[in-house]
Amino acid sequence: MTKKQKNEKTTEQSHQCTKARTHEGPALVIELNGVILALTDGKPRILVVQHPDHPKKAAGQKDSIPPDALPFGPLDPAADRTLELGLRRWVQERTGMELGYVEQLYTFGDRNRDPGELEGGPRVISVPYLALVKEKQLSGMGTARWRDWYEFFPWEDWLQRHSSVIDEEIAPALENWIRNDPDPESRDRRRERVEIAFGLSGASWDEERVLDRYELLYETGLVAEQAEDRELGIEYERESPNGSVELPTDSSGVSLGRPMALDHRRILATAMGRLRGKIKYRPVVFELLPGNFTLLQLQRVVEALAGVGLHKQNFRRFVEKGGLVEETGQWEAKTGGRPAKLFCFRREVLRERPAPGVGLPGARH
Amino acid sequence: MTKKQKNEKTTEQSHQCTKARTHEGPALVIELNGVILALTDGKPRILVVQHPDHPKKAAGQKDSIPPDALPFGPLDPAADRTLELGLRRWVQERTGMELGYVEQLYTFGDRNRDPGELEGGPRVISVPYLALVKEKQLSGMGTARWRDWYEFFPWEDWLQRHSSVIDEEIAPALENWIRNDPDPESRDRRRERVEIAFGLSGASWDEERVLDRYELLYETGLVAEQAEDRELGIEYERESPNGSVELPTDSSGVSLGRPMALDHRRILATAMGRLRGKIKYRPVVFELLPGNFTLLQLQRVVEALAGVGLHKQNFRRFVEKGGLVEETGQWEAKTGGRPAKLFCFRREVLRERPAPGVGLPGARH
DNA sequence: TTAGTTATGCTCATTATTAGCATAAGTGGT
DNA sequence: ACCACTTATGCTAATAATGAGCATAACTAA
Repeated sequence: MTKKQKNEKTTEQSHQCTKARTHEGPALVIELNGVILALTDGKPRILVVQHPDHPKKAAGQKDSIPPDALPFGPLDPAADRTLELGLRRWVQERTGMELGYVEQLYTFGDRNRDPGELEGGPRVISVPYLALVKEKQLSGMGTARWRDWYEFFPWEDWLQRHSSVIDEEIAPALENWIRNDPDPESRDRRRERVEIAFGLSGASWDEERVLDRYELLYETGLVAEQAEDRELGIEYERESPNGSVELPTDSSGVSLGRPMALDHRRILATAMGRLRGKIKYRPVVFELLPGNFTLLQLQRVVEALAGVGLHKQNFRRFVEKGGLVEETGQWEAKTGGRPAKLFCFRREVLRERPAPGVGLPGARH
Repeated sequence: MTKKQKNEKTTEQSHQCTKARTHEGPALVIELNGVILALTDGKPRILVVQHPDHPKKAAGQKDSIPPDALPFGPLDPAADRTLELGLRRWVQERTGMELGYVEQLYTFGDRNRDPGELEGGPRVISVPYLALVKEKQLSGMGTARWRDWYEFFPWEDWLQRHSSVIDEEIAPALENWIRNDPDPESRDRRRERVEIAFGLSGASWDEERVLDRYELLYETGLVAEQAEDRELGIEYERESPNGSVELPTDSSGVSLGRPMALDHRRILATAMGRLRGKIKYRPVVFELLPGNFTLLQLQRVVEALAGVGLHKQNFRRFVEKGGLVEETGQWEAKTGGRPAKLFCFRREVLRERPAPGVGLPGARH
């Protein structure tokens, strides 16, 4: 199918859509999503809620538990001065949490990303934010709860087991997907994408490519959301931070990781990739830690976020020689072994190193 | 709050809005901006237009030339399947250009960022995209023209002159701004920001901090937009990709760089910073180059984008040993000196290096 | 032929990174 | 007291990456 044909098809559909709109109201709304991350027992957990009107429910499946969703609130165009303040407002209103570090992730605006649009609802543009909060200050409000983010992306965790999911389930299924492409050129492109994303055939594992990996799994029908979207008649070309995405192909029957409502797992993948990139050149980890910490605590946090293990002594050297932390003079005794020095973030580092580790080859100073 | 309630609430508000507004229409629109970048004679140029209804014009100053604006088009919620396709559509319609590489930058949604809102216009959310195009394929359509992006940010160019603007104009004015703060703590914070952003007092110049620098100049009234916003009664807390921004203080009378309409220079700064960061770890430069090029051509492009000079031999080593390019066997004779080998981008590099130069300290392989 | 220009190869000192070894200083159990 | 076990911390040797420069090659224009 050519691009033109595709476009025509879509326009037609949108006409039907408009006619079918049942409710009066705005044609466009902005939804602010929060990927609110905290660390409990050294594990990264995100705040999830149950999406109130997930299609499954509407379809009469009242007994089925609605999937997790990212917390969301509307932008009030009249009241919220900025998007970020809008987010902070409703998070405060509904959870009592005051967000600290907050960062905009992306703007998702694909048509039909919210199935409500199929029933004549407004076009819903989602602007998700990543927020890091200090500890679990949450008192279980409503359906909200914390959940380990690796439940949604088991293949991203290379800390515990060697992530056998990839070898045993993902790799074979993707190999199958590659081979099913009749066109040799397109097949090569598929293979390249798979190898880069999952570090197969000698390519190295890049922990930042969370979104690339999720999207491959979506396209190949390895995550539950894809099957659900197909069931609802949604086949949309998704636009994503890393470039557009093919139309989904056949589902293979496997379903990996805990699904989320709508495209929220895609949003979470964006957040995860962004954070994994950011910890390398901006001192954001400290937002998740208490003011004083041992170097091992710091390392465990980085490892938990990046999903990979680090060499202890080298990590210590990096962080000390890089001037990221400074000693407080205090000691932590309850380590189970030799007591550890307590450190704190060294603010001056911001002045000294523009972006530790990165740089053009041979920039004149 | 359920979604149903949310919808009702939104509808209500949009009702209120409608009452107070002079024109009928939506309470919320999405504007897609394009930072369309090309290289002409090795200089980065962006496509600008003249903003049709800039406030100056409405205020009766008919003789004044409206400032440059980034090209923009609306999102058609009914027709555009994705935001990116919406952008491509209107760029194609109005300039005939087919965009190649396209990347979403940020979503700007501050109230009153478009002065039209003061007159009852809808809240305008801007979603700008960075687009890289191969050459100047443009035939001057309407008011559109290419303009060197350093005209908007003279202080970002460290290639030609040593950027004397900073020493002679910016640094003294910012020093003044620092000293004008009565509160010692807040004064320290101001000083830290200035030193980090402009690499003063021993801090190093980070070419990626384009936005930080522009925002400082906006806050301190060193760019024309600030004075204009004040004139219009706009004093809004701007939300920006690098964190929120203080309210503007007094204007100092200096006006640096060519101004742009609305907050478009802020958008351009975001694009510039993003691109400068990206060239270091993703092979995006090649989008701006012909398929075959000499290494000096490649270097000049990187230098032009980053605004800093690079060591020739080291750059060559970096790019060759890093496997970014490969020889084509052809030669370029018109170099003015010894003929140069022609290279092309080596696609396989994507598989090999996750993100050259970056990494956690001691990740186990 | 000569001066000027660009291309390209190579070296050397410095700094970073990787992967260890080794010791220090706690714990709990016998 | 002694043991096995834990975590913390210091140090080193091999290797790789980076910064700065010298030297030569191959062309053009006067």
